[in-house]
Amino acid sequence: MRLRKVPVPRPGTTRDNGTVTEIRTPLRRRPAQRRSAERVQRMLDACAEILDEDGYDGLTTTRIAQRAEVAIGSVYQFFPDKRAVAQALALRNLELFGQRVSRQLAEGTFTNWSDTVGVIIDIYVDMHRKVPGFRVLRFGDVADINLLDSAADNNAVVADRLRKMIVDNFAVSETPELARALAISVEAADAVLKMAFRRNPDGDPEILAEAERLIHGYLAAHIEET
Amino acid sequence: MRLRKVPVPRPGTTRDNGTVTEIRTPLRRRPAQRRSAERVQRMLDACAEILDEDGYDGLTTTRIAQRAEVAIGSVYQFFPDKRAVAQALALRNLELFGQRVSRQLAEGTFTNWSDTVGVIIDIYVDMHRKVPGFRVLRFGDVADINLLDSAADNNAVVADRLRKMIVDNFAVSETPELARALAISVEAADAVLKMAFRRNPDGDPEILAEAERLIHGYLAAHIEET
DNA sequence: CCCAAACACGAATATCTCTCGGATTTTAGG
DNA sequence: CCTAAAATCCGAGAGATATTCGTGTTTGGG
Repeated sequence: MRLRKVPVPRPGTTRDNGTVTEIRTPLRRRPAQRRSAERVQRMLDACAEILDEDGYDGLTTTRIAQRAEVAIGSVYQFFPDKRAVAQALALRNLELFGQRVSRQLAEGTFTNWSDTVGVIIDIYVDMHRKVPGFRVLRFGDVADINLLDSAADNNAVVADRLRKMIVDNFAVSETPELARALAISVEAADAVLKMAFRRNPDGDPEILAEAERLIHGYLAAHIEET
Repeated sequence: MRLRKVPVPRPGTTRDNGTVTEIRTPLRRRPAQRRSAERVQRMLDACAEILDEDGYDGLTTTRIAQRAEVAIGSVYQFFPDKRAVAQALALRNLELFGQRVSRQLAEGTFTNWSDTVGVIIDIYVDMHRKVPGFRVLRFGDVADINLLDSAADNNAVVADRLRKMIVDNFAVSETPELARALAISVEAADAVLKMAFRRNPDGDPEILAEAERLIHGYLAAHIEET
């Protein structure tokens, strides 16, 4: 791969006063016709399957194209490079995660924020087990160090969304400290849960339990009910 | 890269009853002559420099060879593939980390384990700032998802060493729970510290402080003085 | 129905990684 | 000091991929 191209502003990228509001789009070009939109999804599906089958090692652009029944040129029609495909998949997963969490918080009858920790972790665990490509990519996880930066961003997005949801649903004061505590929690939880799944394909139960305890304990000292 | 080769047992690899005692060697062949040993170090130095300059994107085998003033063939004389070079560098850093921590624990006059948390984090932070390649690779960190597995292993090694040191130096009961708690702590701390450095080249002070609080609080509930 | 924009395609090109067999240098023995 | 074996070196080039680009199609608004 040649050295990074000039950072052309990508479509959809938006950011204001330090708070991430929009998820960055790793697409070179947003599909305008339904046909191509479906194709892009097929490519992501193919990417996820390959990732689950052979890991990042086995992921090649040719293979993605073949499995998606698309010409290699079509892949590059929408994605600037290979990493972008993986990243887009991570983003799709992130979107899904956000929706599930948001739904739970909406319909769930929680009396206080602390009950949500376990629920959110459960969703993450469930996705880890069932969503193709999730175990490998998580939210733009690691994969290729290229993805590192965006992994960070993605986690920031997760933290930010959670913050909004918590503030909306509970009587918690919205301070900078809250934002920071949540960002740290997401980062730490992601790492520990990751470990749980490394040790056991289904997620080592004891580590899963510890992850919740770790976050719960930490947040208890940082979130003040008003 | 072709699919992974047959896992020939590497020199130096040792493992007993689940406890990691020896660090795995990513070398294809251990240098026997001083001349080549120095060359291998040069390659690692080159790798670290390139990593710091251009990130993993800019790391190519050719470049490593050029900067180390070595023929490309010589690189492959000792390393099975590119990832192994990065991994070896991570290992060298890990070794350095272990030595520093061990020295501190030895000469330091700590009355209880909890004082060590900050010290260990300080060492990590210091290395992050000064050791070439550390900020990118940490202990075999991410880099390439290929390194992922070993990154996990490396963190396990860190956890294991810390456990021994703590048990040796303090009146703490050596239980499986201790081992698990430490493994989790290392994983979580690594992730949060990583984040601190992503946000600020020198490590965001507030996040650094939070990292210590997170780990300290967690361990306090898990380590019982006897 | 028409055409410009959006797509699809895949051979060709650009880059990398990693191999291999011959040339050199170092080490061990006498 | 001399020699053979072992350890290293070398770097052109084979093998794989990633990515580009010009040409031929398809779609959707007017």
